[in-house]
Amino acid sequence: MYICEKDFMKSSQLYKGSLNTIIMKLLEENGRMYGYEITKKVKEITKGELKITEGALYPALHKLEAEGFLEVEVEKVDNRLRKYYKLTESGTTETVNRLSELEEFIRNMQTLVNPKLSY
Amino acid sequence: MYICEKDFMKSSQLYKGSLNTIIMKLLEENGRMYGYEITKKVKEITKGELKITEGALYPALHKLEAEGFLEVEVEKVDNRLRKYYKLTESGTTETVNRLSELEEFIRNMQTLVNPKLSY
DNA sequence: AAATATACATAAGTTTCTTATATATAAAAG
DNA sequence: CTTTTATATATAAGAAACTTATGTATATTT
Repeated sequence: MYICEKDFMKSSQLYKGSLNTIIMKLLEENGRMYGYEITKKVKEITKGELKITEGALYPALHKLEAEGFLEVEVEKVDNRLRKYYKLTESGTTETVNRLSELEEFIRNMQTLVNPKLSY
Repeated sequence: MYICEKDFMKSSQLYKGSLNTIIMKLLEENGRMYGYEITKKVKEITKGELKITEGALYPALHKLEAEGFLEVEVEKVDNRLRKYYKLTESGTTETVNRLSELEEFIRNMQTLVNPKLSY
């Protein structure tokens, strides 16, 4: 007897490259967030359809910080470490750009995939 | 004096993973196409905003063929080689799946990025 | 006492691209 | 007539962005 739940689960995949945009948009909206909070928020908003893995999230946050788009404040809550991230000034500008690129991508994909509607 | 047109060009990027879906959708719609034709079609439909590079396209076609989703017919037109691709039966099924995953991705992204509209 | 939730992190490997290069024929431009 | 552009395919090297697995540590629930 096989128990293999994974076979019945949807991949719930992101298109690669969209993670940064998601992070930046959430920070734009919520002011500041910590990593674990971001994973919970995405899961909540998408009703469990998108799951951000830590292996993707933390390197992405570190890279965005290294690029100067995010700044971090470390706090201790309930004796546990939290790293709160927020957008820098250039991060806010970059967020606007990436969101419009995302919108363009979505428009293009809808034109390709659903030519009848032609948004 | 610098001539550096690339600096003024938009990245015209795809989110990684979307290329296969584009190929499969175009084949679903047009019956059969050859590689070069696909690059031209995408450029035309998106008014030059998306450009499929050969370095991405041909390996993608070969992989889809190896996975059994595409089959190929080689023809010689004007003394030049053409490889026409079309969806197999399992490729047609897979196309339906990938298109619904794309739609789900777009829905999720719109929920995340534009929570006020909540499609 | 063990499992789950919270909170971070990194290393190894895979997939999917970009960029560059290569071959070959036909047509257009200079 | 020679070079560039268009047509048509292909692959190799490297970069980017993930997945999967593992690790640490504390708090809460079972």
